[in-house]
Amino acid sequence: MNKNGSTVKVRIAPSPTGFLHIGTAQSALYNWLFAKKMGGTFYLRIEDTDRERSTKEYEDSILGALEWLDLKWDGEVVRQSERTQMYRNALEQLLSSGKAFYCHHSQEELEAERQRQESLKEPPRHQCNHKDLPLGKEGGGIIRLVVGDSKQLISFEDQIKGHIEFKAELLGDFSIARSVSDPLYNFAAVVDDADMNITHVIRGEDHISNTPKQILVYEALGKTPPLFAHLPLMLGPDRSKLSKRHGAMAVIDYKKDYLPDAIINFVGGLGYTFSSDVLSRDEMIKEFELSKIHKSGAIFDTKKLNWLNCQYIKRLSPTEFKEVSGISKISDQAVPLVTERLEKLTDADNFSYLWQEPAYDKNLLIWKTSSFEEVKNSLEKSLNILEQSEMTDTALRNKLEALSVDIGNKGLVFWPLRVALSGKDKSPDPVQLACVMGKEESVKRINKALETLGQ
RNA sequence: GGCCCUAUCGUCUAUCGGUUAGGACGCCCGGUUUUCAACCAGGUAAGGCGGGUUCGACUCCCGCUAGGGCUGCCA
Repeated sequence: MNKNGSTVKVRIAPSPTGFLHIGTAQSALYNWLFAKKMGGTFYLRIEDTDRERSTKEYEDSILGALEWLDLKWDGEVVRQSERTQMYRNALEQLLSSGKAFYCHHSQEELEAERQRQESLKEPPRHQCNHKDLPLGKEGGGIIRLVVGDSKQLISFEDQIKGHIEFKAELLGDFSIARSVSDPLYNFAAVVDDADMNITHVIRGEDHISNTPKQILVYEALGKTPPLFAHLPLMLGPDRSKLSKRHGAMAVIDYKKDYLPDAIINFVGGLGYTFSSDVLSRDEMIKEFELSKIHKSGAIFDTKKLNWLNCQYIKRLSPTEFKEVSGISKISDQAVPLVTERLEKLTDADNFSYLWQEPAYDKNLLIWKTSSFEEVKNSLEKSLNILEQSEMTDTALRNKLEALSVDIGNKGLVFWPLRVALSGKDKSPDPVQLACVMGKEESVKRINKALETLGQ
């Protein structure tokens, strides 16, 4: 219960005309955080009134993405396509009370009106002049709300942006439905929010200009509008609204490389200043306050996302890592060696030498200006140490360090050894590598290197 | 064109009238390493412009400028 005595009810209302957008995910997160914080309810409503563009596949994908992010909604999924009777009733109510009417202007007439207004520097809108015509059922006109030249000032206290107001006359008699059985967004959303007793509409600021229209619909319906909170938009590097041309914007596109907690932490922190850069969902809930959401948009910074992803990858247990990366052949002990240097999950492929024998150019075994003989000699001695040593980090390290002193060149000992074990010029410490791979595998790889060198 | 929103380092931000304008990411430079990563130390860099208000403005007010959003029988 909030201070007004009513339970907070929020919702996200994605349209299944595409995959879940990262911006919608942020919006979902803030709604979810607010619901959790207030002990309220977080609903998911699928806005599929546009039958042309909505698909079941997109809907499934959106649900899947939300599940992946672990933003669990309460109750059943609400689908607008299943609520046409509700809209029809509301529409007929408005029509019979004269608050809405059928408009018979043609698309061409509308277009001409708009162009005239633009050339006159007037606000583009449709003020219908034949509302009184007999309601043309067979005429097939669309349904509009009666606004006319109302001098009403529509205002609301945005929970993030503060006071916002619009002049009603600038809106014109805006459309609310194609027919009684075919409602449009600004109408369907209001009917649903009213019916679902939504208390706070938290959504992107691209909806600010829809808000006065929706308030008018609430009034026509005799309902009280909820509180509105408009989130700043996530921006691309060029500061324009984040879109496909900026790269992967569908949440599922991140699945292969990023951890859901990293995404959540990142988008959460992009519009809100929490006490720490890295924090859990529970900590976010604890700190969250709607009014503290930022007012201006932030650029989606992949560098910071990557950094956060590192933070979370490092904390993965071997079991979690194997599950999330799909790499099952790696040994538990080897996992930290990988997670410590991973920015993206798919980069784990670069560490395949940890679970399968690597191939490499034999010249890679050569340390700086050393000769083949020197390298061969060094590797033979290392092999000998390895065969006899107990496989612990300190034991092995001490013996190899001693060998370095003996040879008088640390690089000559450690470099060829690393290449023999990893096949790479950049890798974790060869001592760690050997311990993690075990004696048998290490010996096998060094012998292989020696063999290669001999050819 | 009309309506609306926004404005501190390259990026994300702190500051709620008096600060050497703080932190994080990035970047640079050391330390540690045989290499890489991680880690530690240091460094780089900011208040769009013009008016007010005030003893004093990044902070409050106004204007401008800039950027963004909307302007559908999409959502």
